[in-house]
Amino acid sequence: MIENLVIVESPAKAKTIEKFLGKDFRVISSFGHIRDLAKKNLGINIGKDFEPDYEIPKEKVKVVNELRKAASEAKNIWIASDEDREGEAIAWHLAGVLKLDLDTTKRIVFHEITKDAISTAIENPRRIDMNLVNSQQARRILDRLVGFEISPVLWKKVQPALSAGRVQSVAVKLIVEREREIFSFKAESSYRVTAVFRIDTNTASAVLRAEASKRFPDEKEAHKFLELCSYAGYTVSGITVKPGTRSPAPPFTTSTLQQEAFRKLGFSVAQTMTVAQKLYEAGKITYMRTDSTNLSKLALAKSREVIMSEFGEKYSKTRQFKTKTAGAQEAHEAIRPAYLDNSTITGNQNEKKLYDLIWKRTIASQMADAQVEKTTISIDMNNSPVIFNATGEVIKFDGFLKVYMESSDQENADDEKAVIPPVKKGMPLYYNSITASQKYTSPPPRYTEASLVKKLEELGIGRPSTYAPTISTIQNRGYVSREDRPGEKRSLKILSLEKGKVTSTSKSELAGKEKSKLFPQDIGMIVNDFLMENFSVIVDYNFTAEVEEQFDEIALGKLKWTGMLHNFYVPFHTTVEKTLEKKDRKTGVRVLGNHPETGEPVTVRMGRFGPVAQIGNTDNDNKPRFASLAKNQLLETITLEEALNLFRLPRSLGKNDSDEMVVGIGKFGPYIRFKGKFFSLKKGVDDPYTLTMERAFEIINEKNEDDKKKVISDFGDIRVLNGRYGPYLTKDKQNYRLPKGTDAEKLTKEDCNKIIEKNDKSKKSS
DNA sequence: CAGTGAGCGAGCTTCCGCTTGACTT
Repeated sequence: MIENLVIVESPAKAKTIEKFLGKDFRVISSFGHIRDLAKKNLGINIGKDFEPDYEIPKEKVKVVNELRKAASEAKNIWIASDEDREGEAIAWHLAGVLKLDLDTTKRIVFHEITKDAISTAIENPRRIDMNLVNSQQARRILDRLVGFEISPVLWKKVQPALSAGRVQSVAVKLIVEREREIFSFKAESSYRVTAVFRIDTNTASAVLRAEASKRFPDEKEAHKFLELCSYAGYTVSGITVKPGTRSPAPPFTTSTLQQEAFRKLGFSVAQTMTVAQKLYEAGKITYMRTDSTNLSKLALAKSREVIMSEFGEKYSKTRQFKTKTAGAQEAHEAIRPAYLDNSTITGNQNEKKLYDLIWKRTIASQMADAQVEKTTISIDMNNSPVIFNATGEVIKFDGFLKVYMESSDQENADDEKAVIPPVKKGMPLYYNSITASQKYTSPPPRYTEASLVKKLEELGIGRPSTYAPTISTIQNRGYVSREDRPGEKRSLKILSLEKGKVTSTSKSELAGKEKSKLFPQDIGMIVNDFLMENFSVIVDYNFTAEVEEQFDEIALGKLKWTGMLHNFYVPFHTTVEKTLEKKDRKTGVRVLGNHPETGEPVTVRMGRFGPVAQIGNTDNDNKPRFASLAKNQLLETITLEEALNLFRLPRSLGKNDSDEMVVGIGKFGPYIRFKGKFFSLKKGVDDPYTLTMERAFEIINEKNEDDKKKVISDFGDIRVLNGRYGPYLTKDKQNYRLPKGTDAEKLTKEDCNKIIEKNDKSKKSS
């Protein structure tokens, strides 16, 4: 018999807490939720006032059995799930599954894992809060209703295996709408004039960089202005010096960690969470799924200590940040190092990098503001009302900047930090050069995984534990795709004035170059439009906020949860029924025009195997012709010309020894087919429309050379190959891993057979 | 791994939010 059993959600937390509690306490974890709505069917009895049908999922049976056993052996049971809506529901499900009395079951919570906090919690148990539990049930059931009633409508009206949900559908909508803003964006250019002045006639003297207060709409105007500049007199007309401060960013939450790890380390959202999980399990950081910027008193004190000894008193400023995020539940601390005096850790490269980021962010948040001095100098022209402005910023005291500076999403922020030379009001200046450069306006930026998480968080949609999975879901469904784009070269005009003469040159820049951005796919746009047409309420950006308000009321006992669900469900279900009655399917069809020779209609739409272009109709005597769209073409934007081009492939390059060589574009990009084998074209080098036979042979030979290097040994039916994860065995299209420490070069055929035999056996037995 | 687009139809797909592993060809 154990005196006391404490149940928490996370096993890592259980381990830590057990240490604080001593031998009278046993601490085990539930690994999150232990019960959920039935997997099959809706799992809700709508006619019986939305009665939920809960079951223990297959993968939870083992944990639940262990919990039951432990509970039967304990005198007192303390349920210490997290202090939020979900945690309260977990507590209630635990009580139900373990057959505990709701009136006597001790519910405790702690906000930080310290001895004090835990002892205080143990001294102040309460009962399970049924209002909070009911608000969770309402949340859970509403999400199930939305997801499981709309998704089948999509299967009927759009395509099988699609999905819709309160969170994912809004995420897709954000990306689709942003893409359309980018389509309709027209870049405009103007001329930005910058000057390099010197402070006296001596050409070697100090320089001052300044920008004209006005931009010029075209080359002609810019040219006219530069001519004016060539014989203008320049005078320093004003100097303002403004002191300012900069403050550190708050400690990390899940969302801000994902953003910064992407900006500074290039991690995907999922990668950040995997690495953070590792750090958490190793006891190196606090919990990584949190919406709170709060630091424990202990962490504040420790940070101060570290800062005092590393940087000195004047760098320290203890701060507690208020969490501003909508709907934050703050069941945990901010993400911070478990031991702040460890500025580095052992681990792999990614773990070290992420830890370093977390350490710096946490420490910086407890450091003094940076003191800056911003100087603005205005320069008058004696023949034009245009003013030049030079700005410079000097850091007077670095404060937190000594450790850490948050990055921004702005990609090409022109921040030329200039040093301002000593100038006085009324002083004449002389130009070295004045340059008018053509600048294009940029469309709004596409979302990255991390900036999408930021946006969702701002809208109060999704939770720290679901950001990464949501981003994965919308990619797995094919709604959006994370891609790079090379961009297109664009020429920029530059006019320069030097020694009284204006010369014109040009340079090129890449417009629309993208790295790791989220692009909507056809099916994502079709589903989005379908939802906008039929379920505008659900995909409204305010939908979550509105239902969250009601969940809050339920939690406060001011609203009945079944009533709330009823009010939502009745009109919602009517919409579902009405939508199902509609006859037409949504295919995203567009008529692009007619074939220039045959006059047949050319259309694009979503077909059985993806987006397809079609020439002609089925009701005609002639069979229609089909061609799949290329990877980066969209139904919404493809032109007639581009569509017609698709029918030029596959094409024959001619025959070689009676074997035909064919070039086409397949699922994995452009390819050459020759003697029944496929060879990929080189990305960005070869074009399938213009490829010659000669070049094709070069590609084929190169591929054959590479394949030779891939083979370590060839025993006929068994081969030892070099793969992505190192050497491996292959036989009959089956691949086998090599045992650790095997020298692949020295394997004999007998060795290989043994490995295969052993592997097959272990597969059968499992 | 690189094509496919006739039509019928059984049986399947799906949500969000808590938690970790198991598994990488």
